Amino acid sequence: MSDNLPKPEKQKDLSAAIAERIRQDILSGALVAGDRLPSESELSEAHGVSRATVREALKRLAAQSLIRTKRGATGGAFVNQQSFEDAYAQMASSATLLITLNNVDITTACEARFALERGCVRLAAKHRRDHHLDKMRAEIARQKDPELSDEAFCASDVAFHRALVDAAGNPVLSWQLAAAVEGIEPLMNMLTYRQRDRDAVISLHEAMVEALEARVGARLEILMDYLRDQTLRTALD
Amino acid sequence: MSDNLPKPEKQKDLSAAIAERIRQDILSGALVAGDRLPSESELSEAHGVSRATVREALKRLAAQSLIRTKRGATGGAFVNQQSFEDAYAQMASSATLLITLNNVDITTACEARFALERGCVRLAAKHRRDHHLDKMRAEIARQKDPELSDEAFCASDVAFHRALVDAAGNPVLSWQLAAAVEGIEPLMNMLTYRQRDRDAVISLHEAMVEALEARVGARLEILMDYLRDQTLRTALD
DNA sequence: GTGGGATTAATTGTCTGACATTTATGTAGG
DNA sequence: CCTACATAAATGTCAGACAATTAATCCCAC
Repeated sequence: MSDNLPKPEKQKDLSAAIAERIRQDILSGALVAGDRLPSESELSEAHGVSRATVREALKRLAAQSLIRTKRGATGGAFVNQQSFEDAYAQMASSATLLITLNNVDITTACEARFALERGCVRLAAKHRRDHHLDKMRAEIARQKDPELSDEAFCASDVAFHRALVDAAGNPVLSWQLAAAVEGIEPLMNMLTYRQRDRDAVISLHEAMVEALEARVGARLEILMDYLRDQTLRTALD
Repeated sequence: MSDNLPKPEKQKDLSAAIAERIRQDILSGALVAGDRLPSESELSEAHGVSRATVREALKRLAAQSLIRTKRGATGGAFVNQQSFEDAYAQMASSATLLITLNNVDITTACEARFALERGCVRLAAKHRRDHHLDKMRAEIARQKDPELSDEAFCASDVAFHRALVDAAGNPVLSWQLAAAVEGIEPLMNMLTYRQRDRDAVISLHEAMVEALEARVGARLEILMDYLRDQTLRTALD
């Protein structure tokens, strides 16, 4: 970050260079969501390269969901409205890759997850609505089924916490947290819960819903810490 | 995660489909970092498509920094070790796009940033080392220069908080937070600080370093809340 | 035998031109 | 008015060629 080279954009492939130019046009606002790029033929002429090279550049941008393409008479490449869903999917994918490919240990991952989530609970206590409580209670009910597989239990846990984060009413926060939690899910799926562990988690979930209903953020923070410790104990058995 | 469609991979372009197949091979562990993919000719034959189509698929993967390519006799496409730097760059880019292209207001962005950061300060208090304090003090010294432009002040502020997050000693956390903060930076750069605002921020920074040195996480949380309120006041003047 | 330069082979990067497919639009006929 | 067909524009795919890069190999002079 500190060594921000001013002009290091040589040595690159043409397709990468062209992709970068278009990318800058989008970032700078010269191209805005919905705009149609020139056709591949026009782009190839404008940049002095073949159509194949232009196509490779466009595929790079498409892979980052910066553009989408449509065939047919009114088709072409269009600048994408970077939806929260797109960004979420990308971040979650990024997080999953990073964690699985770098053998991040579950202690580190859990610590990060609970630390991030902890930061949201005061906002959640302030802005929560009844449907958030309903969702969380529904997940708790599901978690009480002793027949539930570890994986399903974990999925329900994720849904529970997602609702908690959504209660903060801040889309940027929901998006960041959801991506982080989903990235960690593969690791969490490797946990095996004894029934005693599950009971402890469920009790904490119930206490959290109560605290959320009463809008007591400080209590939620304490409960989050308990939950983190409980999860780490489960992981280290 | 719940609606994991089993076979929705029709209707797509060949290049996208092939990219997805290779991507799954990487995610599943069939291909690990450092492995060399078959040559473009071999891939085109194996998948029954032309080399141009294979190349478009590879460019998609390269755009996600899942692979890198090298020319020459021992060249080819190699599975990337997904470094924290790569993941960080991607997440930061994602965050920037999301925030700028969706006109997220600065209140929402600030709220999210400080909420996330707040979750880290207890860990930071626990794991901080002297060089973190040194870095933060150095940034404070820079911030005291009244000649500093608003943009430079903001950059120093980012560096200060980055050091704070790094002090938590958790790479996953550092990576998530740094990306979030950098994504918000374009918005923060639009703030104009009066000298009074700057003095207030600097005082809080100094108090934070003291609290961090004394390892008092609770005090750090309170200071973060003050800092958030101060920043929001600056934004809404 | 050894060092160094030329050769060679493998691979990605780029270009060209063609054809297939998709999709909106215009047009003629009922 | 509505349908069916032709048309045009754009992306998607293909085949083949050549350029550029790089490591390994060969060969020859010393």
